Amino acid sequence: MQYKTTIADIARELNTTPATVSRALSNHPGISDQRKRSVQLAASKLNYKRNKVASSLRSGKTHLIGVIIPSAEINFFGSVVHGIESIANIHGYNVLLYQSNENRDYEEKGLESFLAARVDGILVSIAKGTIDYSHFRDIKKRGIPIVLFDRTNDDLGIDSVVIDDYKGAFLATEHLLSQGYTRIAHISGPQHLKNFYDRLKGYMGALQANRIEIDPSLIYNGNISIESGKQGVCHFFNLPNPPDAIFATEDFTALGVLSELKERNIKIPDEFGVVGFANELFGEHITPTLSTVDQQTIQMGRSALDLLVELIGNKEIYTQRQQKIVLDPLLICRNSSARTREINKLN
Amino acid sequence: MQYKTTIADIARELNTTPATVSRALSNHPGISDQRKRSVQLAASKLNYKRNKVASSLRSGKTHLIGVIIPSAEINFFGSVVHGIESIANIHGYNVLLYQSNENRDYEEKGLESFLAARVDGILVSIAKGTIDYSHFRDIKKRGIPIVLFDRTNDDLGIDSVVIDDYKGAFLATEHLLSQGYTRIAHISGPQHLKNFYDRLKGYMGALQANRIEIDPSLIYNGNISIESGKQGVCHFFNLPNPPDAIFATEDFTALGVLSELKERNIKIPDEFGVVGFANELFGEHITPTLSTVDQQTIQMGRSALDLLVELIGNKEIYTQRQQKIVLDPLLICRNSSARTREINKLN
DNA sequence: CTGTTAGCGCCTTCAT
DNA sequence: ATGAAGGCGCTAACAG
Repeated sequence: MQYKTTIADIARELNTTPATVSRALSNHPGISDQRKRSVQLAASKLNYKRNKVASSLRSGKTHLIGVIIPSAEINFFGSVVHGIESIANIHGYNVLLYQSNENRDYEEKGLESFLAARVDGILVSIAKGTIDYSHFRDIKKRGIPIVLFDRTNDDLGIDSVVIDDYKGAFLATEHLLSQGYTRIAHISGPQHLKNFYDRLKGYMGALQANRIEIDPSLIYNGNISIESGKQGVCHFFNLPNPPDAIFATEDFTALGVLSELKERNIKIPDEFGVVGFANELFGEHITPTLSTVDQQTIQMGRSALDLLVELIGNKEIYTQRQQKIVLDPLLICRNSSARTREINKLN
Repeated sequence: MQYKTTIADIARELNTTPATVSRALSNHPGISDQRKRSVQLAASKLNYKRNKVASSLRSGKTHLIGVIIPSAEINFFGSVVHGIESIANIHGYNVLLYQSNENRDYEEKGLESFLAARVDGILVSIAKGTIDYSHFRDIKKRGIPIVLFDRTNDDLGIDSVVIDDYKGAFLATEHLLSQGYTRIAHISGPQHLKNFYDRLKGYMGALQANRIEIDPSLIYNGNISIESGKQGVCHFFNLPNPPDAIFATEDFTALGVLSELKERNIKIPDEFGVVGFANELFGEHITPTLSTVDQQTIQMGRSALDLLVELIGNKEIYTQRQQKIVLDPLLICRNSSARTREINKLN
């Protein structure tokens, strides 16, 4: 019942040889058109489907791309995977998906199963729990094409695609300044993750660029949660001189900020401005709608895949240079920070 | 550089034969422990990694599961895939991901590429654009294990996993009644999709079970959007006798409802109750928090995979019966409908 | 307990 | 334009 039909079956049917059938099916030059047609016909009559496994074994190419993400449940990664799969498909690659669950051991297991599956290339967004990177070094040493995205590590000599967190934070902070807010605070995220570190730097950079002194009391160390947004607000309002705007390191923190501000009957955006980071889905549905920075998820997936395909097709360049693609973040102004009339109109 | 090491290399290293090495590596009974240890050692020394491609060709099992979803960008599917991949992994399967983009042609292409890849089994959530199901009949005829989830079709004789939309709608509607709302309206979704059809039926069923006459003017035909939620509210408030609660067929519609009600300064939940469906992420972050029905996404993924693994392991049952797993939806009461004190406390 | 042999389905020289 | 033959790496049946 199953597939069973092989090129040998077709060859027998047509009184020819497997070699000829193989050539006809791959549209080889030097096979008569008539042959090709008759082979096609017999193939579909017999429900033939090329056995990729055998083909891969022979050719050494599986046309598989292994993708490791922390979790498919996280919107951001779903979105990136969407971008990856769409383009992979166009290039004739299939996507093998693996979740690390933010755990280094799973991440390593994923890489190993990709090795066993003989994938043509690998895309990874590194797990939070990864401190020791030897498994990536191993891949690199084996010369298997690999590209990191979003959660990366520059010391491995592996190509990567990220968005410019510094710039995103810079834009967000400058936007608040442009809206006339004067004391701008920041609620940060875990600093051992480069993304959040860079956002803090971007915030500071924007202040410095505008000759505003950085006030350490206006930087609250959060942990990427609604709760830490609320706590940040409480902390800031206990200060002798509280801020009038907050740039939160990501949208859930910003959500907590909004919620605590509403609790305190503070008018947004008139009295207080808020900007988040990530452009989570809920941002445009809450009240007020949340200004934020878009991370270009789909584009990230596409770029990562394009880069990987380039590596696969041209392994010589693999060891020659480390390429790093930095995508531009996109500031999205919504009601939580749009104090001026013009911008309000835009939304 | 690449993988290259084969069992033959290990055999040569140890002055034995590939067969012995193969057996040692798969922990075959009837191989001395000493052999096993020496083989393990040599294998890791030579950076050996089993070539799954060759192994698959020989054994006929790829340990691959093909999964087709409309889009990884949609939260719901990301979540289901999370459930699928986690469990697949435990069973020793890898997940091949494919997106139909709600398009029948892509869906068929996905199935074909799965056939070519010789996956051991297939999971599909059917695309919106699929009207002709011949590609699924083909898979079924070939006897390849397949299970549908969420977007299913009962006429194909294919096993499936869904949640009970009727029951979810029933629960939501009864919940509103229990909160003392008396005229309950419904904003529906496209009726050619079974899920939304069933939710309408569930709404009607709950009313009938409580001997409440169904008033057709209280059923507004929406199209799954924030906009249609707003329009529904406008429609209802133009009635001579408007409702005091709405069960919306999904959360975005409910969001539109909330937003329009707030616009009209209607107090929620005191004057008006709202329940959505899907338990989208934003529901617990908006004001008021949105009551909704959870679709058990992760459980759905797990069940679908468990069922598939069962089919793979026992192909005889494949043709004998059509199994349909119906998961229980979970009512989530939040502030948009929690009028009584007790329930308010829970949240 | 281990070695020998053969073949999974395909593709690719080499030969005709 | 087509055939013949061998091998990708692994495993399983059959010996010993």
